[in-house]
Amino acid sequence: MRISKVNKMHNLSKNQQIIFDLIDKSSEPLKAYAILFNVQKKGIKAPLQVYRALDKLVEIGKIHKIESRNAFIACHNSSCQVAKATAFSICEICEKVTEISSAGLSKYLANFKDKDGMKYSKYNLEFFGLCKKCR
Amino acid sequence: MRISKVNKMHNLSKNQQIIFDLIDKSSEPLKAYAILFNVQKKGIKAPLQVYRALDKLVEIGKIHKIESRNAFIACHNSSCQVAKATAFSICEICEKVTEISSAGLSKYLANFKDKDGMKYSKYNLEFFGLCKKCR
DNA sequence: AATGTTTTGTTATATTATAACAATGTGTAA
DNA sequence: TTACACATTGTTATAATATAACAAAACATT
Ligand SMILES: [Zn+2]
Ligand SMILES: [Zn+2]
Ligand SMILES: [Zn+2]
Ligand SMILES: [Zn+2]
Repeated sequence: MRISKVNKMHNLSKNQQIIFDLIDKSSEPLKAYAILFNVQKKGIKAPLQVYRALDKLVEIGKIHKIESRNAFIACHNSSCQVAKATAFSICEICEKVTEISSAGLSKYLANFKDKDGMKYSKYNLEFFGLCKKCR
Repeated sequence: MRISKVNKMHNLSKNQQIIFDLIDKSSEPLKAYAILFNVQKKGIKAPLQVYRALDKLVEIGKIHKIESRNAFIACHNSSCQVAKATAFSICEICEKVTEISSAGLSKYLANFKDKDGMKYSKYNLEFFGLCKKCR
């Protein structure tokens, strides 16, 4: 059991690192083919290479998919085990997306029970409205 | 001058009615091209005809889009003005989807404020887990 | 009947995502 | 070290999802 194992969850492969860096630097969610276009100069030529990296990055929680937009954003809740419990606000005018980090909200949702008493530890919540600037 | 006037908000056009009926009868969310296949015998031949009807049905709240699945389900909260505030549970094994109707949840989310004090009247929440049968 | 609006029909195309297969690299343990 | 299991890469092709653009018909209101 060595460092590699400990940090396995943050040990990115070459393509994963390239694509994560791009998403992480971006001020807005990026779509797969926009990513592809941007990383072609780095030798990533095919959609599948992008999608594979995206899948992995989502799986390990480094990025999230904004489902309503088919776009990807870097996780900014580095503390949380949040590949599985995400919440975002989305501006319907400028499309600005912000990851919501609210202990109250995540607690409420993690404890929410449906009619059958079922609890769900995994969820995705997307709020829509107008951001400060667009209001 | 017929039924049309009274039920304006639920007065569907021919294609809208055909497609709504299909979705409403279905026990599972339907994808656009599955819908297309099913209504070709009724004269709806092109994807755009399906997507236009779907857009309208979503807009008026008769159906909802399950964003993580690119599929459509009939609204079963006939009481609520809920085109804009939806919550679902999704079984990750059998893909059963159920619309959640919880006064507590919708109240909590409608009143939720982000860090900037911003409230959002529109949201979509998707819970993931295993349904009763699959547990 | 005149009008503006919504809905429809149609062809073409754009966007998003996966299948299938071969090759290479990486971590682990005998 | 060597061998094995496994993850990652490269590549071509194709599937699945969604919209653009334009013309015609249906519908609602006056
Ligand atoms: Zn996050
Ligand atoms: Zn905005
Ligand atoms: Zn509903
Ligand atoms: Zn199930």
